[in-house]
Amino acid sequence: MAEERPPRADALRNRAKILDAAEAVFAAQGLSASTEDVARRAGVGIGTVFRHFPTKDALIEAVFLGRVRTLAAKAEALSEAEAGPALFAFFAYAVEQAATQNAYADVLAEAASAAAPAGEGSPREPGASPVGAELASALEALLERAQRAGAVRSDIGAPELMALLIGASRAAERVGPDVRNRTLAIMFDGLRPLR
Amino acid sequence: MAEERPPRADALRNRAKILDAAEAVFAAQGLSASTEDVARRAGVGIGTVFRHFPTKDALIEAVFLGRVRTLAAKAEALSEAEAGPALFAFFAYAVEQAATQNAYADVLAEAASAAAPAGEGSPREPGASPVGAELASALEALLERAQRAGAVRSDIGAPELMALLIGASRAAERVGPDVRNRTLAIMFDGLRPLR
DNA sequence: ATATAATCGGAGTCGTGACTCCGATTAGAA
DNA sequence: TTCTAATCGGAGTCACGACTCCGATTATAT
Repeated sequence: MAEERPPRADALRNRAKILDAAEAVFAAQGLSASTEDVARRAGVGIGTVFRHFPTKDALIEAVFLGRVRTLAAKAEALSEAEAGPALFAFFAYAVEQAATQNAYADVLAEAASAAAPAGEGSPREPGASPVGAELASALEALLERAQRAGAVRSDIGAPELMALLIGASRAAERVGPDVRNRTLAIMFDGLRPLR
Repeated sequence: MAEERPPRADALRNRAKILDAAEAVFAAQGLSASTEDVARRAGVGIGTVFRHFPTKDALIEAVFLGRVRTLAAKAEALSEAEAGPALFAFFAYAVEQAATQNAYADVLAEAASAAAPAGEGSPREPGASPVGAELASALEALLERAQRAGAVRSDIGAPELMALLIGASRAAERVGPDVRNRTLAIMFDGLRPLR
């Protein structure tokens, strides 16, 4: 059918530059940052940005995908460690990210509602957003291991953990590190098995 | 000095209509809803909206003030009940509101950063936003009572509780009632004294 | 009932930001 | 080197939303 041509070298380079720039800009200014800012930061014209990503949403989604992949990789890496600490470390890491980078919490929230198999909320087009699925499954694996090791109470599931994670991330956005850590500690205590 | 005239009756009526409409519209569509939507819903012209509230932000703040007052009143009312349950009930109520009404969580977040005495984040003009202060003090009172009654661990302060509340509210926005309640339960367990 | 000062309404202004279009540029094949 | 198709850049278009302006309307004092 259609012949697939390999993309030109400069096109690939620009795509990468745009993605990096977008990540930086969104982190600094939030998702309402303008596409022009992204283009400027990437050192390309706006036209180029829209050539690579037909829509601002597409660009955002691409950035999100990268972030979630990073998170999932982190979870993967931690799966070698001891079960309980692994989960908590991942949790803390994710929240730390959210505290540092603006709009990172949005990534999580978006990923979550994308991953949710069934929700009463906003309907989702079928086939949209594979973004959250891998993160969800990574989280689920961590949780299960931690529960089997007796480090986390057994009466909760991945959705609750996800909600907690999102909440913590959002809460971390406007709070100092000390309060953030104490808040995390409270959540962790709540997650431990009841005695 | 300047003679103060009592406002006209219709002006007061319109102001109230606008406030009600704004609350409904923001609850339904979030804070990005347009001022025209508010005007239409209130059954007045845009000009009228801007006469009463010189800025969209001013309108938002006015709506927020009402909401926070309601919350504070709820806290007040609960202060008659037993200390521990009172705090938890308030917490659950606030989160419930956030889950139902869009952008209610923003109210809390805004109120919180307004109330925070010192933050490294965005600087605040002095004298701005008395909105959060009363809520903060109400919350603080509830917390202190609950701690004295031994229902809540004593090593946390109002900032942590506030962060938790905001997080829970934000997390509740896109989640079903069952997950929400289980998540709340986890937080409550974390808040109880360590055994 | 009349005067008058305040309020109302909504068409119009202004700024912003997503997205398009096309001539200039350039990577890569021959 | 030369040719060609793909990419680049950014000025221009378009939609939207906050906010202004002023003639029409109306509450209230006399």
